[in-house]
Amino acid sequence: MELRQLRYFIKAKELLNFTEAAAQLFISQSTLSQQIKQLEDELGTPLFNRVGKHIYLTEAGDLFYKYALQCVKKAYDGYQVLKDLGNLEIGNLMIGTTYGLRHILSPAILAFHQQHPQITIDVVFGTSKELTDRLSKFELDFVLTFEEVTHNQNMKYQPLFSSELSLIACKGSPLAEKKSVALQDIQHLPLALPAKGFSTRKFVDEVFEKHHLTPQVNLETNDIPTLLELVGTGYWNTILAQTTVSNQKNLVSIPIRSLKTLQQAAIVSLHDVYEKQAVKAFFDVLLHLDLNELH
Amino acid sequence: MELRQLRYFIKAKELLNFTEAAAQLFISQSTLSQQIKQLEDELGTPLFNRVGKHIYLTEAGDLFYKYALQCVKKAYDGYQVLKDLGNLEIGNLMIGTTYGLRHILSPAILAFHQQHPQITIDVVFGTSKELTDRLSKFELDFVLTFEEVTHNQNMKYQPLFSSELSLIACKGSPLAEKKSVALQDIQHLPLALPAKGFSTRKFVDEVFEKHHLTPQVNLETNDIPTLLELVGTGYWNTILAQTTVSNQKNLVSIPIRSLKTLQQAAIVSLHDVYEKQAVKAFFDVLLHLDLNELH
DNA sequence: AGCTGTTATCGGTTTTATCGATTGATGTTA
DNA sequence: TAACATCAATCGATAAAACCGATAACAGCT
Repeated sequence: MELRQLRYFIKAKELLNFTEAAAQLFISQSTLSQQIKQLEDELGTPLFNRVGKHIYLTEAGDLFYKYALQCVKKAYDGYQVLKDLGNLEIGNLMIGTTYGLRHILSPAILAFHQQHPQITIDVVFGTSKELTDRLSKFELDFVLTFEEVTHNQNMKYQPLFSSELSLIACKGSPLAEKKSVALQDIQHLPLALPAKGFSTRKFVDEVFEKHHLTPQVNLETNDIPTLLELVGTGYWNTILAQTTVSNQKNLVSIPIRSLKTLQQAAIVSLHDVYEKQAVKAFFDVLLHLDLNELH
Repeated sequence: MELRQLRYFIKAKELLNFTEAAAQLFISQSTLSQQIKQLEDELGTPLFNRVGKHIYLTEAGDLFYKYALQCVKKAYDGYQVLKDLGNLEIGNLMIGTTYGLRHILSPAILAFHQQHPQITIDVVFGTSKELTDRLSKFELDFVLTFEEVTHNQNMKYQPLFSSELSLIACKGSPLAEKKSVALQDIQHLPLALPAKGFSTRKFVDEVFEKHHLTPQVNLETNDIPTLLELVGTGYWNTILAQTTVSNQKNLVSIPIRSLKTLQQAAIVSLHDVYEKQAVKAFFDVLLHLDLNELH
């Protein structure tokens, strides 16, 4: 068993297509096939079932994947530690964030970049679910989200701030003047909500569920800017964390009178994984941002 | 970077001698030297300092070791999972135990062997410190000890039973008739104690320390049977968990009147490591032993 | 039946891990 | 201090194995 073979296996598992995996690994399909076979021989059990054109994971393959991934990750962590030791000022950051937290991320990126201009940053937007899945595959360094994701033992949660769930309306609309609204008032409004998979959506559904109300969801989208644009037309309303629209001029957020509408924003990262210097430094920036200044 | 190289590095690090490490790895010294060099080149930093005949770890090597070890372990865990999947009834167990817990280990081994006769068992006796060190190097599956080892985040503690620290005396001796003794009475007795590194010894030292007393330690040994033999002569006494001598006919244990002499016996194992079926099964046996029956 | 997309296999090539022998450096001993 | 023993590094040669291209075998699709 060699790291090379584990890397091959991981890619093959993720694509479930040897030809494509081989291409991405820059080796021939023949080589990949042989190396997987060799690994299977050593483990004494097939990792893939070959049925016709397609392959799929065996139970053994499924079990083994986790260890293969962690093994490769440990090797990479070791490599990373030594890179960090030499020069703290190169490297890159892979940040996952939900749209609702971009207002805190932008100033953090700015501040971080001024301190560490050499470090490149990738920001990936997505739903909580998408992002935490990618986090588990070590494709991201950390994720910013409202922590309504199922609390996972392997993950570390660092709270940032909490935000009230609010009704978002266009400035011209009749609702805009209200100081607050009841959940009962909302249920008859035409709503445009974030798609399933967004933590906020899950949270909204749960709140309505708890009060035995069913909202009128006319529209769903996984693109929050689009959502806000739609609300800006005045035809729809939406429900988001109050902070999400704090810098939108044409929209207003109206507090909802209901229990437990407080969402906790947090940094989510993995336990038992080497934390790069750059990641530590970024956490530092995030946790020391003056949040009040932003709202 | 390949697992082969990490395995080579680990052995070299542990022996700090390329020639010997190569021999134990069944490769030539030349090969080892080259592979280490290749690894160092890839990591961009030396892992060893070569001064004259000797080598020692660089800071980078020290940092890297941890990851190399965990990486190799993850690969092995993956292998192990699949072996377990196929046939639950082969494999082996590496058990570390302090002498004080052998009375519980023997019946457990007996019971376990009757259920799983194919599984080979190695039992290693030693001090808590020796054993937990070996546990950290993945050389043991678990350790039985009085958990006075420093509580470590990476380790899991499953309590077994608690036992009073007692004065151990020969049956013929004048002390033998006493119902209990005070710590003050003990400080003038000639004592033979377990050597430093034994958790019980650490515990004893702490108890005396707390009461500002200094015991007369005439003799230390790291072999508990020898210790008991010496006590059997009547010239010395010792201090051990009461349960340690529960099946010694010529010795008696006398409770010590003092605060906090209760020691907790526990199974110590590592978090975040694959737990073999055999290990799970053994824990089951240990945790369901009728302890009262043994005392 | 013929086409396409897939994995397995075969034979040959290239890469590289390995070895034995040697060198050079450094403690140790007579 | 000279001879020796012990160690890691290096060199050239060899064996192992990773890799490739071509092809076969197979299954789904038209």
